[in-house]
Amino acid sequence: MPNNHFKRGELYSFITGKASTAIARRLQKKFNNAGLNLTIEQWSVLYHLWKQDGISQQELCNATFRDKPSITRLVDNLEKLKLVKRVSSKEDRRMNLVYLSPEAKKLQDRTMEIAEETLNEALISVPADQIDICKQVLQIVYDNLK
Amino acid sequence: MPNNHFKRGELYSFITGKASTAIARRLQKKFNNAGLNLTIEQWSVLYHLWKQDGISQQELCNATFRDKPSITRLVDNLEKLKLVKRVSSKEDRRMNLVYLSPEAKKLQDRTMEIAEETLNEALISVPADQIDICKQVLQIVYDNLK
DNA sequence: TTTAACTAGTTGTTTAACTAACTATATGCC
DNA sequence: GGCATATAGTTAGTTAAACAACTAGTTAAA
Repeated sequence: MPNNHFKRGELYSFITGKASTAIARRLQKKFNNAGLNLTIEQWSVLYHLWKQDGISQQELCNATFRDKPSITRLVDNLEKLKLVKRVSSKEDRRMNLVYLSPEAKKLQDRTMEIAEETLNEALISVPADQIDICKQVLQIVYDNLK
Repeated sequence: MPNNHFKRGELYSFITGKASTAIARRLQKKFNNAGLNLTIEQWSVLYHLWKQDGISQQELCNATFRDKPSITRLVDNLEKLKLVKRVSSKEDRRMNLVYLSPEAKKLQDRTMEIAEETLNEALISVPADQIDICKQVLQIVYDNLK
């Protein structure tokens, strides 16, 4: 039994994620203005390493919802920027464990602050309880499809 | 005065748009399974042409929330697929008006059905009133940042 | 009228997503 | 042990996004 909550005219925004695109663009612009030479995708990898350093590329795939080739290239580029280092695991030599450089650790506070600021700008005039509902709906959508 | 509704652990999903990514991937998979040789980005351009045929590339930029180079390339690829045609405007010779081919018109019903089906799968077990709130929040976010 | 400023679209470059095909290591079964 | 299978990661090719620099046509003002 389909819900059919979406009339045709409303369908587009939801599928193409205009809101999250707008957030990501604003955040990227703020990074650039702050002189941070960092893409949002690179930042999203660092984000998970700040939570737990030294995880494998496969774990980064799961955490960031990206496939293996994407993580390979992102880690390549982060290595070029000297922000992370691959260390092959001694327990399982197939695995690369990805470690933050000291320089990358320094980026955490500043970039998280900018990210929070961006979200606050995005959510101006949205009541807190509606934000909560929105987060819950998006979580269910993700769980339904992942 | 910042809202600070987002704890660090919740911030990531909202910025990277995991839910809309999941929707787009599911829709792309359904297109592929249906034998439709069409990317979601290409479909999103056709989507607006189905609403109004013969609009300019600039109008497609506004409608799809993409920049001009992106639309140039998408229209390039849609032309290669013989789904649209550029016709330079007689009133303003700088403008290309983009027209659907008969073949593209045939795609509308089938792809819109698949898109609606995808959204219904995404929204299983989400109450209608919460979907409405979520749509409103995302619209405000978009308006706040665009 | 011609010059400046603006608008529509294109091209080049870098980064990233997705698929498929690949290498190397690990695991499990006979 | 040896073979099949699974897992971790890489490489190649196509499509797309973001940005800067560009061409060409239009508008407006000196």
